Amino acid sequence: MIPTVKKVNLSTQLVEAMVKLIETGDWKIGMKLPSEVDMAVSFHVSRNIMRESLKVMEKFGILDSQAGKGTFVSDTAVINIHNMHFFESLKSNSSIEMLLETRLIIEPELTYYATLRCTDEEIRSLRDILQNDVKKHEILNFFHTDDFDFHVYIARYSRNTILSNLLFTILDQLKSSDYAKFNNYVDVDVKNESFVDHLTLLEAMEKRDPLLARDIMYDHIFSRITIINSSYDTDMILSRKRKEERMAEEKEK
Amino acid sequence: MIPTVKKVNLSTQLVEAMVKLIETGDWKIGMKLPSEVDMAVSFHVSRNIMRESLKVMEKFGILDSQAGKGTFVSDTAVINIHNMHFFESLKSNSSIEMLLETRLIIEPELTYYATLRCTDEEIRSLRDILQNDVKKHEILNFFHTDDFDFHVYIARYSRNTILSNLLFTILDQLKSSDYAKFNNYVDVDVKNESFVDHLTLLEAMEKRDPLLARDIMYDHIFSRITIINSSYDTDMILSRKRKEERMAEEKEK
DNA sequence: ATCGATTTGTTCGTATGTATT
DNA sequence: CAATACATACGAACAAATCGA
Repeated sequence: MIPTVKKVNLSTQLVEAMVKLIETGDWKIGMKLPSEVDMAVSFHVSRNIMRESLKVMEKFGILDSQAGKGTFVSDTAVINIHNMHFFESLKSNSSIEMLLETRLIIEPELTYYATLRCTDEEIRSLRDILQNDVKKHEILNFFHTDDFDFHVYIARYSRNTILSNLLFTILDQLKSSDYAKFNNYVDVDVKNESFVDHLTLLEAMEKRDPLLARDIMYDHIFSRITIINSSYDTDMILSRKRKEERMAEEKEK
Repeated sequence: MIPTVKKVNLSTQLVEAMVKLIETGDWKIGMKLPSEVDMAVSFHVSRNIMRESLKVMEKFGILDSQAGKGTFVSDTAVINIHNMHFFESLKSNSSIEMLLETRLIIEPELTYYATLRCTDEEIRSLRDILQNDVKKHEILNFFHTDDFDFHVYIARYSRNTILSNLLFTILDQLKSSDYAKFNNYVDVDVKNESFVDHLTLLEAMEKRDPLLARDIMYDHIFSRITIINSSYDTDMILSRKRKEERMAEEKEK
């Protein structure tokens, strides 16, 4: 195989240099930068290259250019630099295990809030989605990754846009990963199990029982993880034990 | 006040147009695009403008340009378009309530995993941070938002880079929001409370008790939320009740 | 209110390096 | 090796927006 070391453009080098200038405090929030031509001279590049990197910085919300006035360091520059780093870490270099673990962390809680906050109308829409999935399942061999709509909508109904958007990108990454291919080979029984989970989850939401809904979601995702990685549960034993205790308690009542 | 409607650049219009082309499927994954000159002609812009938008698309991992070969639609184009949308939603338009709620969802779980996975060395480093904070607290009037380091490191020790990076940007947004200013006016007793929380949390981690550590972190963040928004707990009553039940149980043993 | 200086927005022409055939 | 196609990079120029005298 050829190594093909990606040659870095001048503009990307410039972006990194400018980010560093802001991080070190040389360029302060709200500060007016020199004109494009002056900066091009001091960075030893042409004005076009300078502009290319400025446009990238602008798109990330780090700089702000206004015709006739000049270029300024955005008020949210530092925040958006961190957002940019976060974006880089999101850029498709997460393992499937980590993606699933992230789902395990956020989805049960999102389900909890969705059960508390969603309207009756929204619950009905979830039932529609589910019935549609069942139909598809009967006709053709349905993929696990195709029932993601159900999860996406629950997350959205939580009203927490940060995490529901995060979940959206995570499910998207799972869809185009080996995870999706893997799911084509799983047993029919396992697939049916998934549908049952969704149904009982919806029923818990209809009863407006947020804790129950959350736990069903937890088990639902957890079982998916153990299918992929059976050794994962070593970390989770305590958590599951705790849940079982709670279930036993409730039965006593 | 002046409305100052931000005039959209040609390059940003181009970016949006190209994103749409990929979303509609007109530009497919891996596809080779026409040359820069040809595209510039068909989009009715100059080459430099074309290049500016291509550079942005490249930075977001949607397109991939290689000298001599051409420009291609990245394999991860669709994923990164969703990442880009997520990025836009992160760009400092989240309410303080939502930021804190997100902390409440992810931090307890991250603490749980950190307690399971971090090394003894890392726990010692947490104690160092804490002792440093205590010293600062004694000398000068210490801000709540200055003890974020403790939270950041715990999140990092969870080994879940997706959520620890997310927390990093969230804390950063809180730091530069009204939340930080608000914290300057809180009572000294409340600030001391925060330190005690951190100490008991660290002790739980040293005992390698993930569930306890998680619950302490939950209460710690929850109390911060109620200071800001005392009506928030209406949603949370169930969750807290459940926790109290568990605590009562353990005392019986 | 006009003019002029400054700065970004946009275009064109040209040269160079790189990869494919 | 030569020819071709392409991205990379530079320089000069004009248009449009902004601000101050």
